[in-house]
Amino acid sequence: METLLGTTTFVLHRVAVAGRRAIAERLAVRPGLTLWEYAALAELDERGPVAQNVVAEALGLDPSDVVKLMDELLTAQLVTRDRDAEDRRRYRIALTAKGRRSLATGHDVVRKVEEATLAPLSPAERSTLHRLVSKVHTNSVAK
Amino acid sequence: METLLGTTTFVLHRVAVAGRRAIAERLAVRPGLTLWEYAALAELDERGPVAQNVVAEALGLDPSDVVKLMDELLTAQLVTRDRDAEDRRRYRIALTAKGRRSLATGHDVVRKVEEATLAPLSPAERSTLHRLVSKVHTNSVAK
DNA sequence: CCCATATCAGGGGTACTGACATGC
DNA sequence: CGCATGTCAGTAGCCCTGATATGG
Repeated sequence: METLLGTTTFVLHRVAVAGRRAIAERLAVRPGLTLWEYAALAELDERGPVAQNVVAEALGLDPSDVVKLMDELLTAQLVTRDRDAEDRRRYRIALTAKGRRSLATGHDVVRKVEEATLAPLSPAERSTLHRLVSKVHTNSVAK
Repeated sequence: METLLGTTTFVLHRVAVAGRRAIAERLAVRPGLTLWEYAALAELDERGPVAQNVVAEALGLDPSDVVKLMDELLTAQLVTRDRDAEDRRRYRIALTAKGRRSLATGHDVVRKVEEATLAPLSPAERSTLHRLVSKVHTNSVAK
């Protein structure tokens, strides 16, 4: 318990960094997306047209960075950006058809990398890992 | 499996970031260390006097950043730095008594934070989580 | 008028990249 | 000469503060 590899948080961090790098690396070549661009597209696909700050909250990003992120997605024509009629402070960011195609190929890439990194675990162990990590997540992020 | 929260790597990343922040925050106030300073001290304690290169590898840091890290630890008098007699390219970084004291209080802080973040898990679940993550780690880092 | 929210602009501290100097 | 260690400057991406505009 006194060693670094004995602390769960540290090992968790190392694994997360390795996974993040592997995914970002391959996302860059095939759908041509950064990691956060992909994540934002996925989030928009799940939630439908939403405001930028919702995306920021869901992804754990700073709202000010989501501004630049959306600028890039917009110029790449992966999303559309309209003012919300009900609350004109907000945008309504929506996926385009092109955005959905990029997202789909992104999903493929992520699935393969995830499969590769979780290879040493059995299917049962994988779902256990996901369940335990999710448990910690909902408790530590929802504060 | 198509959602972000369904991908283990993403949830892993979120949990790791939350844990890293919580630990870094409290380490800064009590032993007055940054996260990586603490990690480096722990690594030096485990392995004995080693080269900077080894620390970088163990911690997943870039060697160029370990340079600055060691400079800080040195001026804080937490480590000593001597050339390796066998291979004069290398340094031999060793903990001082002061460094060991800082490390000990650091360990206390980390243990408490870890306990808090893993609170939603039972003792059995915690060890399972640690085992599974370690399995992935040894396989993804050892390549 | 006052306060909160959503977006945006800029700067500071951090991590990675590439090049070099040195010793094996 | 090839390789490894340590070093440093430049670059890119993360995080925060303040400023603006709209809403309650």
